[in-house]
Amino acid sequence: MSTPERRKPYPFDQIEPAWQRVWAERGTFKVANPGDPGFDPKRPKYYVLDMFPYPSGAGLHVGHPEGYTATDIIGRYKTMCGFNVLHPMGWDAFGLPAEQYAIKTGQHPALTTAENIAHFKGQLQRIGFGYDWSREVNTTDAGYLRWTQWIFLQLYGSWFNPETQRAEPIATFTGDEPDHVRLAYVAEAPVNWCPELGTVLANEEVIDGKSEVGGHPVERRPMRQWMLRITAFAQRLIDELEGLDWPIGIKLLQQNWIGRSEGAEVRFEIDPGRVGVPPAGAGILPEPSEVDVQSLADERADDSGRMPESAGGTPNLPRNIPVFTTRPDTLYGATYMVLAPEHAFVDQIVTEEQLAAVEEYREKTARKSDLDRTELAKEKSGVWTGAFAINPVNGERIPIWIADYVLPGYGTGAIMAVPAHDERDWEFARKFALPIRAVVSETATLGLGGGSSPCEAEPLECLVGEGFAIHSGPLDGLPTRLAKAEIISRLEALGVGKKTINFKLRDWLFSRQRYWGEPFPIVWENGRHRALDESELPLTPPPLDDFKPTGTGEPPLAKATDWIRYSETATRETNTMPQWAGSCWYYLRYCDPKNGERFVSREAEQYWMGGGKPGGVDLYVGGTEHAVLHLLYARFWHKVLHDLGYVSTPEPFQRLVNQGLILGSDGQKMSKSRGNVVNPDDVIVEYGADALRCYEMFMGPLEATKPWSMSGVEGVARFLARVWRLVMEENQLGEWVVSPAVQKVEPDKALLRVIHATVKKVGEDIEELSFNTAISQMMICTNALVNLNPRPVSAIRTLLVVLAPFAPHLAEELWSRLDGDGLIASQTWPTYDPALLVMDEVEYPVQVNGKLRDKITVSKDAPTADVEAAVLALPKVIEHTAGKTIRKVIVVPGRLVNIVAN
RNA sequence: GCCGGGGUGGCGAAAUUGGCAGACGCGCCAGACUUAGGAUCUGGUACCGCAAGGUGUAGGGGUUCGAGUCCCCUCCCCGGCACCA
Repeated sequence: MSTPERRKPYPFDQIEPAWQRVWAERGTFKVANPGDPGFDPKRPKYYVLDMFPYPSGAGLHVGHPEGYTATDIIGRYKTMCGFNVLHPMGWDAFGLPAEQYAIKTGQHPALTTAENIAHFKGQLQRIGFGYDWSREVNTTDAGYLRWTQWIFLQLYGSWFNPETQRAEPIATFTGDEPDHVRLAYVAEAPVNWCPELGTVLANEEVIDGKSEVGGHPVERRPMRQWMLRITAFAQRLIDELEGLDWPIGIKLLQQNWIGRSEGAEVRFEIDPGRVGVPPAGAGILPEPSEVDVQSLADERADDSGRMPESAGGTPNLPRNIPVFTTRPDTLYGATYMVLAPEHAFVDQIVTEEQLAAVEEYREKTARKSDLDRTELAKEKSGVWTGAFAINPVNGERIPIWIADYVLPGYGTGAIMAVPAHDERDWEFARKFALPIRAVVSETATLGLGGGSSPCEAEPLECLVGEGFAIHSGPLDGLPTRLAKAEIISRLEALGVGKKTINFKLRDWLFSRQRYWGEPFPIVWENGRHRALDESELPLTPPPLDDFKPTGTGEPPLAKATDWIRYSETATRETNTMPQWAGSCWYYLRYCDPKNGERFVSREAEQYWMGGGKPGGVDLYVGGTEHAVLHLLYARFWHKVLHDLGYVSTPEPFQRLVNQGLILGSDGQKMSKSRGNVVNPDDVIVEYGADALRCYEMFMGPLEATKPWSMSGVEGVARFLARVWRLVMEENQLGEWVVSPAVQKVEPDKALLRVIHATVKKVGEDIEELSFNTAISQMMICTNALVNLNPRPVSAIRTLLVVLAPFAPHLAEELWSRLDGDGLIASQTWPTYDPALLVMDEVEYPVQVNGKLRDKITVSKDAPTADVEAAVLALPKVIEHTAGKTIRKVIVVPGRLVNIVAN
């Protein structure tokens, strides 16, 4: 490192803390709510939000200030433009790391959390962010978690009405088991259990079979868990993305995660004979009109299609197995069927001869983690159950297999296999020598279909795409799209199938077996759950000395025996909520953070979230890592609150911007092990907060991934020092005084043009979040001023005002040294005069056949004909057109001249 | 494999959306001031060439008076998803 006593190019170490104190003392960034004193209803609102941090022990890294500086610039700029700006900050403070740390050190997580928050807050304040700290929220505060629990009660107390496609109070449900439709419900389901963390995790928190936090292995285990019915909103979560101003990539990520696919559910009867010849009479699919309607109605009544919830088998053989397919048009090409090994019917259909093999295969599958199961994807495996199913359209008997390439959790957990038109089925069929029958042709082949026998030679390759149906009875000749519609209507008429939409999205596993989270406001009595009354909130976690996971899946709260006991006959739920709970609604709490009566007052919500054109948060900046986690969960909660009438808009975040990752100077991801981590505190000590802010914005486009460069920081620091010396100089005593070159003189035309161009460009660039180009324009402007003597003070003041959102401390200091009125943070954003930007003379590049040959300067309103004549008289032009005929002269006014000659 | 984003000097990047490629900054070179410079200031800096000139935005083709920008093909890098029937 350099010598510690290296002279500072300007005294940022003194002025920065001083101005931070002034802003805090004067409440510069406090913003009033409607109805509060000082609220100005004439101003429009602007809500600019950061993803609040998890206050980890490691403190801030340089990635945090990237997004935070961007929003700070926007916030300060919008304030100067006359908006009421809501720009808050808070702490996502529940979570695993604090608890893991607590277990290691024995220190209570509440303590470490408080320390970490103090550390984080100090760091953020030293960067000079203009947050309204009076609105600070902390998800672990009783006054906050109370409302998290209250929102949970709203979920518990409502259901999704498929008629209205909205969440409604459970009272509007007319069925007899409300517990089956609540948006928060309990289910015994196979879940992601992480032994190392001692908790279950949501699908979204498991990456490649490992926990997102810590990378520990995760296994499947059936457990009783709280779930949130996010799947009910799957369609709306897709549809309502449309109006959002979000990066296309994030929208697609969410769409793919929700994973809508259209297709059909088809029921295959199980051949009761199991082994033997196909039942007589089963044959070609009858026309719908020929069908005995009554017998079909009976069939339809037996809609026990889905996998039964209980694994306990019934002695009776199930009559049929429903499968989901996106290609019902290939039904005639189904040559076998596959069930997930976990499928509940397996026990009942397996034949004695195959029992041993099936058992062995199922055990092998159960031992595999999710990771193994996908890693071994290349090699297909499976076992025949010995049973057959009947293809409902042609009566054909097809063998029923089990294989782990069919997932228990998607669709019905069973598929019809069409090896000719599905790659996975193709591989499987090849491996086990199962028949392959083409029923789709790439080309429309007249006459190949009809009643022709399907016993053609097996196709040589798998055709996955669309085409025209062949060997498919009544579908023959139809293009895939029509064939799908046709077969679905026939299946529906027959009562053996129906159009279905499936989603990959699973319900949200919402309980954790951890201590450091919101307890559920639920008690259990006689084996049934019920909600606490609102008046019993907040329900804070019990004080515990030993909050280690039990390792058995029993939550640590179970150790708080007194706390658990709710009454003689009732006990408290001991699970806690996941970290996402608090972050699902914090943006609403900021609107009215101290409210003890309501999670947010109606007026505050309507002003900050409802006002403006589309409403909601006007700008949300954060990393891309929350694409399918926080951003999906929060949308879901918001929609429920909207349906129940608590919030104004269906969507919480109107505009979303992802800041890019900052890499180490070696171009690698920053990490302790690589030793390339940059600590913002060090940068502030060496170069100042303004330099840190400006450098992070100058590095490149906000959304791009970009490497850190210390000499880049130095360059930006030099720029700020040049601005400083524009105004200040050192006297004999080594004191900084206002330079005598700064005078009340009128700027000349050239300077005026630069100043106005800077006001224009910086304003426009801020609106577009193009901060790097805004800064380079301010550098150009500074360079234009630096050699002037005298330097017009009006020009300097204007530069300082546009610089203020970027380098607020420096701008405040110089503003006050120049006797500016009030704080620069409260100035009005300057306007520019477009007339001043117009040059009197224009320099045209002159091209011959598209190649630059010369330049010519003409008056800005010279007629095209004059320009043309002047250009043709240029010696270089004459030279390059010698011996050629001039075909055309293109004059683009204000742009260039191109001569076409050959 | 599929989806998305990207490939421009030694480096980070600009480019008014089809109009002078490389603004601004870093680095480097030269000079000034200096006992000194890791401070400051001035000038230079895409590549080849002494020059005239030529060549250049991953590679190839196309549209156009004109392409980094639009169209087609290929390659490479980053991110996400990944047996979802």
